[in-house]
Amino acid sequence: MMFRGLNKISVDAKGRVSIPTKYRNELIKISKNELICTIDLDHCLLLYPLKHWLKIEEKIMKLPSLDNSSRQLQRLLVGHAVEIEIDSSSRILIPSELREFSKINKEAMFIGQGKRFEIWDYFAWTKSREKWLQKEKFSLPKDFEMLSL
Amino acid sequence: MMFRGLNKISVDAKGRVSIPTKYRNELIKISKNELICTIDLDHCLLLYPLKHWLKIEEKIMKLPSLDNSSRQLQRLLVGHAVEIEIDSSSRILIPSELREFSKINKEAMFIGQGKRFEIWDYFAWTKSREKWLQKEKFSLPKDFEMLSL
DNA sequence: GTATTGAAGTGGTAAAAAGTGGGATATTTA
DNA sequence: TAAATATCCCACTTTTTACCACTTCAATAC
Repeated sequence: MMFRGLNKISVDAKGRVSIPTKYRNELIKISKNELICTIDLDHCLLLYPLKHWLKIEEKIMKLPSLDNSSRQLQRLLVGHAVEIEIDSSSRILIPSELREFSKINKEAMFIGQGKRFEIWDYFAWTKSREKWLQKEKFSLPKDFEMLSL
Repeated sequence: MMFRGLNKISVDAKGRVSIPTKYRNELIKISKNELICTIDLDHCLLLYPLKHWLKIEEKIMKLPSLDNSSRQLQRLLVGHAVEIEIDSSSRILIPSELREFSKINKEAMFIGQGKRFEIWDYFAWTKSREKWLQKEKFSLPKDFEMLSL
């Protein structure tokens, strides 16, 4: 099962957002309502089913402790990871730390990305998308230059 | 069991910080309330269950004594390690030596990092994080460059 | 076209839990 | 023995969380 597509959603005063209906059942089923929310290097949030997150966490924590970049990645991704769950109104509460980090305030964008979701501040999303579309800036790793879409 | 996530905590006049609730039971259980606190190369503090620390200490002390870096690492990590425990109010007392070293004063950040925790001065943490997020600077070890999240 | 029903979205309140600070007692150190 | 530090315990404040209720929107039937 792969998640895809995007929905504009609103954030209430407590920092709660409701999961778009089309994902609810599937997400609760495959996650058993155990979700992990953490930050991304692009200042958005990532939402994983716990089970899938554990595999990623394991990889990250195996990186060598004396390497600077590794420690940074560990602190950013694992250091910000929080266990959350969907409440009786099908909402999740985004911890204030993560809301602050991602600048998510009133409006957000909820984006399916395969096995995970991304949650962006709505303004940051539109701004970033503009930038990505100036495609001169694309520079993929060598092996993927011939990627056929 | 892996620790993850971050909590802002306050340090009282006596140098005590309370362990965030979500970690308490697990931490006391796996550590039998025998903890080791020491310093990190990035000027934060590390908090280990004694049992796990012993393995690390052993590795460090096996490094060749005639190598400069090894001796330095030994003095820094093992030299600063202090045994501490959680009191009846679920707080730990951070020794003044370590508080001074890490510049921890009134506000601190308590961060889960797998089998250990890191404790940062709050200001130092936010400052460092900013720096890490300028991601052009990321350069992971070759083996991990294609890490897929 | 309108009314009715149900689901989804949104907001608020109150009880419980966690965080924080301070004082009193005990223990160590000089 | 006195001073300094550590430890325990209690109480207050803030935050969190679970639960409830109202509004809005959409679909269907009349």
